[in-house]
Amino acid sequence: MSIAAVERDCGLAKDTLRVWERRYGFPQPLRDAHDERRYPADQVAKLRLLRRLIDAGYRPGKIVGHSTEDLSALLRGLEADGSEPESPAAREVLARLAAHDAERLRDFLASLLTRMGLRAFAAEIAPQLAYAVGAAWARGELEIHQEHLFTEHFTTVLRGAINAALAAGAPRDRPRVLLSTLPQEPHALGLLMAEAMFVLEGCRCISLGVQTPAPDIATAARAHGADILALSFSAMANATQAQAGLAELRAATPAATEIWAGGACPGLRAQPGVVLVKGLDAIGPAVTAWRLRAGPGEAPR
Amino acid sequence: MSIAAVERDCGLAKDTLRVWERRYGFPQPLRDAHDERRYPADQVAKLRLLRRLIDAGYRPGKIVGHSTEDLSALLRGLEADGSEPESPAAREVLARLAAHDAERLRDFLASLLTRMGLRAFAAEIAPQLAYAVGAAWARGELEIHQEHLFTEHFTTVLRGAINAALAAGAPRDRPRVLLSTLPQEPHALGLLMAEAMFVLEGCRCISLGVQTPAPDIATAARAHGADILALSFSAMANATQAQAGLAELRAATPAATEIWAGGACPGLRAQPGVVLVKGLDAIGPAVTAWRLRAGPGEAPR
DNA sequence: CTTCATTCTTTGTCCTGGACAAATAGGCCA
DNA sequence: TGGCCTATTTGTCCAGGACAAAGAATGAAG
Repeated sequence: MSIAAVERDCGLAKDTLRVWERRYGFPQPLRDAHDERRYPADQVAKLRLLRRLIDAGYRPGKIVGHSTEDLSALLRGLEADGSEPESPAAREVLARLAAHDAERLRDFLASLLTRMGLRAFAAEIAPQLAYAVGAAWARGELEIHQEHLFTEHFTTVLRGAINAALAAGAPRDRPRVLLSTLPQEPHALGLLMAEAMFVLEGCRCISLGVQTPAPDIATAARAHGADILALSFSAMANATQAQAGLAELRAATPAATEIWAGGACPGLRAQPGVVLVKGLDAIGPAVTAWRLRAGPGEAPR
Repeated sequence: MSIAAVERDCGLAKDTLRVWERRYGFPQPLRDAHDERRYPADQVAKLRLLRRLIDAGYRPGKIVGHSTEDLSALLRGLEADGSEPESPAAREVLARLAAHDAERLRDFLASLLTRMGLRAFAAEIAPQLAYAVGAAWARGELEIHQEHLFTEHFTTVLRGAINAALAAGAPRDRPRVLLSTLPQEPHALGLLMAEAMFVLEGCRCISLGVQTPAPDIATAARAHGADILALSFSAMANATQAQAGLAELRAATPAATEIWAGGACPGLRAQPGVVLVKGLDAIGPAVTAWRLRAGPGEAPR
């Protein structure tokens, strides 16, 4: 595997890979006929583990010497740690994925939605499922394509429900919520769950999808007269980059537009002019509070 | 703008930016207090144009010396060239986007779908719209966030229609079609249009979404017992990389599984064991032919 | 004992300038 | 026109040095 392939696969920059080799003696790729680095599969696997552990807060120098097994155990412990035991629904989903049973997976998700209603599904079940699938992938129990399949069906079901909710009752005019993620964040599930919650509160939602550059989000906010910018950060996001992106966005957007940040990203913090919305359940009260601030029938801007 | 930011924004690697500076004398970034490159906005704009022209087949050495205006004109000419004039539907969509009128955009797409039916919408209107929006963006008439908005609503409408079609009539058991794109291809629209066509033919579709690595697609094909792998390549894709990815996929997949490639990618060619499906209209006949080959009621494997 | 400010260490990214293979263009022959 | 060969262009890789920003450790003050 070439250095460029490893960069794509593990999300570690070429420069980083070279400097680790120099400093820590790992990785130690072979060289091909042209003296270029060739990374064996086992070293790539260890690099993937390292990447995940570093994202979880470990420091490279402390863990790079450990064996792949040790790192794997460490990660497993970490995953097992903060998490409640998997819910029956999550177990069911994982079983369907393991059986490659696409249709029954979809049916199961749809039946969950019908039984519980959109609010409970989006706020409680959906994060559980997303977390459980992510964790199973990290444990090596699922292949990437199984995660893709889950994402696809989950998106379809949730988006369908959002549309149905929209069709059922026209939203109020305010607040206008613009939803997106910054370029570093390709995961759409969190954004979709947030959109569901906003729609349930009767907000007027405009979603730009994932990975919109900060200046473009700012431009869009002005163009649509957005009251709130909602940004989603998944558990995989880098907190430092997230803060930097939020600061850039804050600087580029009129002060009257609020910026709300949320998601499973561990180190995500509030900062001046950026509200941290902790969990999907907090969206409802936050919208209510916004409406009170805005006053009866009148927007604050 | 730092070199890393330009890399993200223009899709030109840091190494490439440095080597252009050395060879062609462009770009010629300023240096900050720490002797690091700072790219002014006008140079970044020119780099963006260069990138698009190179993707269209021009060579860096030939065009790097031209002024931003010249390049812009060149690109405009290029876009205007191959294209029929925009259809009324496309003009309507662009007008809605220009007005930032998200809701009427959505309503318009939905009404188009209702009026024309899924088949005509997916096979004829959808590619026109996608092309027109991409071209308008290239001409600088749309911001990125407007393209995002279009993609979001278009996806929603088309996916909703696919679901409705699925609910209306259960698919036949064969062929089983696995849809995805390779990691270099982040565009989902083409994939979705193809899925619509396959569903209309009564195929059993399993979509993995975009950017699945070739080995994982192969694994998924085995797991789901896929008869056909359908890969989509947008106009932005690099033909050489696409061919390499298809070859890798072909090598990793049993010969009984057919690989079908399609999309707007200019240099896309058939290769041994890979069928080129030219245009969405060709999907229907291709499926019919597959069923004839498979024999009445019996799969060929 | 906690909280905040300071110093020390770790770590990722940037730099230069050289090298080379893969991709492409141009010339030639059938 | 189409296929082969050679020349040029062009992107990516390499080494090894530098440095600032993030994080840990230390110390001072409430």
